[in-house]
Amino acid sequence: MISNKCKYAIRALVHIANNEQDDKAVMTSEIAREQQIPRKFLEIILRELRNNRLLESKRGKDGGFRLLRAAEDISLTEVMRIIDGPIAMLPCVSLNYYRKCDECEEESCEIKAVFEQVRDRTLDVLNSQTIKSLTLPR
Amino acid sequence: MISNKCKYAIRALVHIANNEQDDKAVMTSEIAREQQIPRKFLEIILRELRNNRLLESKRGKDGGFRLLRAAEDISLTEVMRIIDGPIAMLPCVSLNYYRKCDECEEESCEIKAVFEQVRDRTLDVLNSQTIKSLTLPR
DNA sequence: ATAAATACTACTAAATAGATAGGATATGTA
DNA sequence: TACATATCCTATCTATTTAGTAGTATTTAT
Repeated sequence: MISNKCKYAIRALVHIANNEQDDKAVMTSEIAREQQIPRKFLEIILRELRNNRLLESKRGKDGGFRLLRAAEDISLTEVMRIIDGPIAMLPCVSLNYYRKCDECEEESCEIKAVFEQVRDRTLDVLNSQTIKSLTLPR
Repeated sequence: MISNKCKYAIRALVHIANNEQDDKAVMTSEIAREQQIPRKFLEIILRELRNNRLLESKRGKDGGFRLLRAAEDISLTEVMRIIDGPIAMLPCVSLNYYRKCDECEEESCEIKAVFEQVRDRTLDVLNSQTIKSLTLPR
């Protein structure tokens, strides 16, 4: 399962992509209201996305958030890794968060190969999807 | 990520499949020692697998655990669902543990379709793998 | 100056993960 | 029948993660 936080992050990014126009930034309060996300929690999430260079923010009146890159250049994979960490089901097959397993030797691990396959099939789907591909058609 | 508990469960089942011979049951202590799993924790796991009819147990001297079905009839999917619950990444796309999402209407949910695809690609791999396919060749 | 937005720090409650402890119960064998 | 040895069961514990909330500081357009 992905966390609520991660689901919120994806929906927030899609909302921003859907509503960005000209130079106008999208406010936390607007996203919170329309996507039904607790506002203070959303603040934390948006700040995290900004810290990871998916968003830029503007403070003060007329402030808010904008995508720092084109929506088609932000993959679901990237968002999920920022918010939830590894996508793989075992630490020892994670591409971005590799850790050795405690109890098993990797050369002789029976289950490693299966979970490498799961990882690859999962990434096939998630890498092909971007924030753009989740926005409304227009 | 799958839990340690689930990884232990899979390794325990594979160990039993590898070591079952004649009518001899495999003891918790043997599995714990050879697979490096905390014994008392393993007891809980084996009991849970027995309660879900993957194993049968025998108490007292010469007791232990045996597979209740052929190793090729126990899929990884089944084990993972018993120990960790849903395999899907969103409650609303889970086949066996469906729950409605709180904030989104399913008809208009932008992210549902993606995670249905992830679920299906994941199940393609996990359904094809059984305890048998993880045992040593002989 | 002021209103309104984000930034930041700190805290909290509940659930889950990963176990451990100790006694009850069943069973093969001397 | 006693005993050693295995599973069974209930209770408990600690640390981490999840999902937030509260309050204040800072920035900015008007």
